[in-house]
Order: sequence, then structure tokens, then C-alpha cells
Amino acid sequence: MSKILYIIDGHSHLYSAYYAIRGLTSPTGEPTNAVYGMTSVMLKILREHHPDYLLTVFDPPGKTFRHEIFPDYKANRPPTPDDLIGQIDTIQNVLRTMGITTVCVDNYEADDVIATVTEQAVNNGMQVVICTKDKDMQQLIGPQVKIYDTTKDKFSDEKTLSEEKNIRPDQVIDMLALMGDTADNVPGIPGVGPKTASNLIHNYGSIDKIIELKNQLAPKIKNYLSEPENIEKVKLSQKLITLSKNAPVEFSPEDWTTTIPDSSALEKLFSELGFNRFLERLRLKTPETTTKNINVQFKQVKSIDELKNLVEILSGKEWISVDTETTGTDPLQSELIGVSFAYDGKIGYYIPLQSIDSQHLPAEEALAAIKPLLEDKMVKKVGQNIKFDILVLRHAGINLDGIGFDTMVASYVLDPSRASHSLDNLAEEFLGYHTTKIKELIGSGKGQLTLDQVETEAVADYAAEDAVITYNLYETFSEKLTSSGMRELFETVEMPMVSVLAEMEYRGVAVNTEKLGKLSRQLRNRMVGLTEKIFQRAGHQFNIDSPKQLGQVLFDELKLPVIKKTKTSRSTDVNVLEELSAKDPLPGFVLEYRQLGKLKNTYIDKLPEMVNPETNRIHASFNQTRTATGRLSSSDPNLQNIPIRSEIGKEVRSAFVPAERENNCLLTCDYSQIELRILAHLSEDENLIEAFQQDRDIHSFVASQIFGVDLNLVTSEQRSVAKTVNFGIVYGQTGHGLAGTLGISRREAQTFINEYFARYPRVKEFTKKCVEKAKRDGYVETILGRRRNIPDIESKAPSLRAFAERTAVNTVAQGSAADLIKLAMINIHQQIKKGEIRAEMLIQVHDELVFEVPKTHIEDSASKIVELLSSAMTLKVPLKVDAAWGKNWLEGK
DNA sequence: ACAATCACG
DNA sequence: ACGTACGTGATTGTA
Repeated sequence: MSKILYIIDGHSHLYSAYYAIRGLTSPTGEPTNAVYGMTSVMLKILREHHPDYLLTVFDPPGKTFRHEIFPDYKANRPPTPDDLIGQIDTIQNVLRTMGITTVCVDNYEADDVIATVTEQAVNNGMQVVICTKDKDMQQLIGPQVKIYDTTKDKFSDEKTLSEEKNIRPDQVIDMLALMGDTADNVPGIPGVGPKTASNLIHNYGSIDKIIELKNQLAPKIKNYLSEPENIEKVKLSQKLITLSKNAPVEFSPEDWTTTIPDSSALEKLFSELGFNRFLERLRLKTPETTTKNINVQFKQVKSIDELKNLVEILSGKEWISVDTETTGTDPLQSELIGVSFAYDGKIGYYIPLQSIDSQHLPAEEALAAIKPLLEDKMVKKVGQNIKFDILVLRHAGINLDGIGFDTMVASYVLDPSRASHSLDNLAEEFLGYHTTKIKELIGSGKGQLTLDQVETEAVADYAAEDAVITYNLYETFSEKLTSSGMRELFETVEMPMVSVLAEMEYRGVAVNTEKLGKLSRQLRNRMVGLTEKIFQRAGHQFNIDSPKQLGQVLFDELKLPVIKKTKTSRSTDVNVLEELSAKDPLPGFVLEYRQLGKLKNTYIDKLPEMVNPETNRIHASFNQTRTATGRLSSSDPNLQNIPIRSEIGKEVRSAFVPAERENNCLLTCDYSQIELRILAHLSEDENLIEAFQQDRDIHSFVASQIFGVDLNLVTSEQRSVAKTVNFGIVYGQTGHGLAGTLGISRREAQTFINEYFARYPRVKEFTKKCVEKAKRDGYVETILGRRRNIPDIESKAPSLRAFAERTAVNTVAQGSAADLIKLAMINIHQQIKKGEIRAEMLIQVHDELVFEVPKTHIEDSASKIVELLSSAMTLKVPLKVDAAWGKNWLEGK
């Protein structure tokens, strides 16, 4: 892996920040706008790009060697404003404190220094990213060198250069020489701008060739180049633009690494400058080693007597942390190896139940000793991903109770967008503690061991560490939940959800494997037929699953037009193939082949493999800490994307059956238009609220309003347009986005959107409020106060900012709907546990719940469940729930 | 490990 | 002039 060096053009960033931000001063009144802007860029680069090495380069004061060849160089440039000059020392100070090296070489412009360092870095096998707005630097682009525009968040490399300007990096100098540069007072050919220059260079290759063949050129240019002195001017420009690679600068990457050496000094500096936003970010990122002094010990319990003593102590505690060790990651197909506990932040205890070196306690006796403690609901348990432990213990015959605090869930509530909520990651950040990684014990990849193959002493340390670290995290997060105001959501929604999800996972869902087997054989035959047709039309065999090979057949051999491009190649996705199928039969065959292949490979053949041999059911995971909005996700397998839309998809869905086929049926209940209802409630738009109160078909209703026709006269096309618009509103759509989806012009699409907002003005206000909230607080909130940070809302890159604005709106709608169904699930689960409702909750698909219910109780259970779903929250609109049941998931629809 | 594709709400 | 709906997870090919 080659290392990446980022080189920052200091003055370029200072200038653009200086002009982009106005009127920013420190508490003492010193102007800080340029420093602030540049610091922001540096933090962003560190945060988002993680360079191995980082270097900033500044121009030296005074003249450079270019003034010697051309005294008028930069003569047009207005003097640097005084209040910018004053900031140069400050930024140098900030950079130094951030541990970032700055370089400044007499007589050489920053550009030349950058060119020199770039060449050296390339020779040393590094990748280089140059951060600048300066077009001259494009001459440095190469296979290992890219240019990055921090304000636009855009990279330029050989590819974009050829796409945008139609030239190679080695032609940049000539192109710029033709254009000249008024800012630097570099002469160019009058009337030649970027377009003409790139055309000339593309057609002739170089300035020398252009001069040689000037007679073929437009009269204006021909005349200009006929004057020998003008040719001299052009040659001078070439010289001025060409960067020197001979700047005397030492190549010492080991000095350019990117670790912050002294964060307290940086905090002090930021607070002097009044950079409170950065200060906050810094505090969030800084490991809290200084505040929380972690000193932990690990103990292995070596006798039953010792264990009984420990249990005695634990039983008297209000809070204890628990962690189980197993032979694998599937809680229902792994064996319990040991259990660890902690009752304070200092000592972790490990109870070995199984071991390779016979260092464990008699398992049965030990388990019996800890069972009452684990099942005691008065002793509150803390766990990291405690759902796993619930399942492992239940599999071992223990019903964990007193489930009080999950550190993973707490971390999620505090910041759902966090990349990782793993114990290792949380310990690192919040405790400044480096944990032993499981990999260090069992290895990874092929030859990986299981914990029962590792000597007990090592397992004991590892397991006891997890318990005691979890306890420390519990203390930290508990405080944070209170101080941030997130405790209620955590206690009333997210912690109760843990048990609900554990129950669902433990239950599992049955599938009709015979039916899937039959389907698999049918599909295999159809795919063989399609493969033959495709090969025949192509004239040869190829891998249809390879987008690259398919692209060759479609675009090179069959000469079909390229409709759109992906990041790296020519797209062959559904939309493209549908468009191409009008011109050739092959794309149509591929479409069908893909559809069948997707269903067969992802579901039909995979689901039977996922059946647990012990229970004959599929026990998928429902993940509580994965999405940024508060939704659940599902994996191994994902039960939230089981097909429904196509005919064969329906067949797959109908393979989901009740486990007791004779006596039970599957009941599905789903919210109707949940996100739109929430939108109506939150925006308080009377028009929309009334439509829901009257139980209108919302799409027809909206259609009649935006098209201005009578409700009874809405055509199906109009309804379908309104439906798309309705969905789009929730996503914060733009005219262009809608146009693309509906296949209409941008203009028409924008008319629909305008018409919509005219009819539902409060909806528009609502979207505005979401964006304002994000700007003011840095986050948005759902109906239950769940937060999501929206950092890009202040981005200067318009596309990033627009994305952030859509995210802000969508998160409130999607996240509030997630809150709602979570409340309903908790209520239903309680009633089931109390025996008030006869049913098992099996699956959640965002706005839908699937239950297994005894046939004898179906009507009673269905009506009680529907009632609980509809009354989970009281909104300004009624909540509508549809229910259906039958002998499989399709009929229960 | 990443990109492309496609299944769902 | 730009870049295009939000949120997921699994499979496959390719580097």
C-alpha cells in the first residue's frame, strides 16, 4: 500500500477563505476569517481523507526568480489586504500547534516548492494530492498525482482533465500559455480563452505545432502569431507558467506525519481565537484519558467457593456488567465457554466453563450458581450488545433479566452516525483505553481458532477486560445520556427494544424449503435458456454477470449507445438495459437473466442454507445500531428485502410459513402512508391533515389538487404522478430528480413541485425548519427526540450542502416513523408476554410487522395488535393499519 | 476492499 | 455551472 501525501497550497486557501467569510473576529477583535476558513479545511482533510503525510506550503515574502525573467510578473495584482497579512502568522501558529509542517522557501513560489516535493514523493513511490484552486498546478497531474479542490470537494486527475479539457497533463502549460493569466499578468493571445485554448491544444498537440501551422488558424490568431515579438511573448508565458522542480527543500516525510501532538495547547489556541465549533469537535474527538484514569485488573475465578463468594457480592449490587464468551458469532449455534462480570470500574472477573487446558470450573455447578443472579431482575445488567448475551444464555437455559443498559445502544443513541459502536472503538475514544482484540487471541482468516482452543489464562484476561471496560463505558455514557437529554429515549424506547428484538430473533421464522427447492430448479432451467439466447445473439460466450464483459458486448460489439457512465465504466443497470431493449433483443434477455439470478442466488438458494438445524427456522439478526435515522436493519439473512414486487418475488415470499403449519397462520400488519401522515402531523398542514382525517386515497387527493381536477376525475396517470411526488417530498426531492423518475422535463417536474408546495404551504415551511434547525444546532430531531448530526449542512460545496439539506428533512420523517413503530412493538411485546395477546412477533420491515398466531386466536390477536399499532402515538392525523393473515407471508398481505 | 447491481421500505 | 430522492444488505466480479 503506497503512502498518501497531501500538499496544501497555503496562500490559495487563505485567500479563498478570506474572501468567502466576512467579518469574523476573535473575542479580542482580531480578524480571523482567513484563519478560520483554512483551519476548517485542514480539519476536514484530516477527518475525511486521513493522509499519511501532510504538508502546507506558503509563498515567501518578496520577489522570486520569476521577477528576474519578467519584471512585470504579478504587476497587476493588488497588494495583499492588511487584515490578511496579519493573519499569516496566526495560521502558521495554528498549523504548528496542530502538528502540521509548513514550508516556505526564499526566492521560490509555493507552487515551485510543491512541484519539487511532488516530484520527490512520486520518485519515492507515494501518491500525492495537491490541494489548491490554482489551475497552473494541473501540469503536475500524473498517475500518482491528483489535484483536490477543497471548496468543491472535487478531485482532478488525468481522466477528468481529458474529459473536461480534452488534454493531457503535459499539455497544461501550453494551454495556459495560450490563454495567459491576467491575475499574474502573464501575457496570452488576445481573444483566446479556455475553450479555444483547449481546442487548439487538442487539435495541434502543442504550441510549437500551432506556431508551425499558424496559417491554418483563424485570421485573428494567425495575425497575432505572425509577429515575432508575440511569439516571444507566448514563449515567455510558457516559461513563467512552467513550475520549477529545483526548489531547495528537504524531502523528509517522516516530519510530515499527521498526529496531533498537544491537544490542550490547541484547545487553548482555538478558544483564544473564538473557534468554538472546532473546540467542540476537538473535545468530542479527544480520548478522555486525562479525565478518566482507567486502571483495571482481571481475575479468573478458580473454585466454586470463590465463585459463590463473587455471586454473593454481585447479588447485592444495583448494577453489574455481564459478558459471555462463546465458540462463535451466531448466538444460537455457539457454545458458552465462560461468563465475565464487573461490579465497578476496576476489576473484571472471569468464570471459565469450558477450556482446552482443563482450567475451568465444573460447568453445571458453576452455571447453577450464577443462574439466580442472571435471572434476578433487581440486579440491573449492563452489556455491550447485550442482545447477544440474552440469546446465548437463553440457549443455555438461562433467562437473563434486569436488562438495564447496553453500551452499544447508548453509543448509538448519542450518535447514530458513528462509524463503529464496537467495544474496542468506544473504549479507545471514550476511555483512551486500548483493548485486547479478539484477533490477537484467535487469529483471523484461515486457521482461525475458536475461544475454546485458547489457553484459559488468555481468555480470562480478554473476557474480564470486556466486562470491566463495559462497566466503565456504562458510567461514561450514563452521564452523557443525562447531560444530553437523551436518557428518556434510551430508557423508554431503545432499551426495551433490546428484549423485543432478542425475542424475535430467538423465535425465528420457518421457510418451506421444498417449495424453494422446486423454484430453484425451475429458475435454473429458465436461466440456462436465457444464457443460450444471450450467447447466440452475442455470437460467443462470456460472463453475463460481469458488467465489464457485458459492456464490451453491448457497446463495442453490438455498437449500442452508451446511455450513462458509472464512476469507472459504462453503466449496464436496469434503466440502461430497458432503454437499449428497444434497439436489440439482447438487453431484454439480460434483464430477465439478472432478475432471475438475483432472486435465485440471493434468496431461493440462500434461505434454505440459513435454516438452523436445531430449530428448523431462520434466526436473522435485527440490528438496532446500524442506521443513521433510527430504523432497524436486518442481516444474516436480511429479512427486510424479501421480494414482493415481481411474480417470482411473490413466490419467494410465499415460502415464509408458520412453524406449526397446521395450527398457526402468519399475520401481517402494516401502517398505511406512515411517513406522509407523520409529515402531515409535524408540519401541521391543515389541507393534508384533513385529507387523512377523511381517509382519502392520499395520492388521488394530492393529484386532484395539484392538477386542479375533481377527485372523481383523477386519471391513473395523474394519481401515479402524485404518488411519485408524495414520495419525493419525503426525500426532499428536486425538480431534476423528479423529472428523472417520471421521465418528464425538468420544467414540468418543477411545476408539479411548485404546485404541491402552493397547496401545502406548511409542508414547505416544515422542510425549511428542518434545515434551519440543522444549521443552528448541527443536528435534527425526530418526534421522540432522536438526534442525527448533519455536519455537511454548512459545507461550502453546493452538492454536499444540498445533500445535507435533503438528509435533514428525510431523517425527521423516516426517523419519526421508526420511533412510532418501535413504541408499538414494545407495547405489543408486553401484551404478548402478559398473555393478553396470543402471538409471536417474527419480523419487522420498517412499517410492517409479521406475527405467527394460532388460527384459533387470529381475529382476536389481529384486532388487539391493530389497536396497539394505531394508538402507539396520538397524532393530529389518525394512524391507519391494514392487517391480513393466511398460511404464508404472501397471503398474510 | 471496492464497485456495480438490485432486493426492500 | 453543477448534480440530483432517503435509508438499508447481499451478491458478484475485479484489483
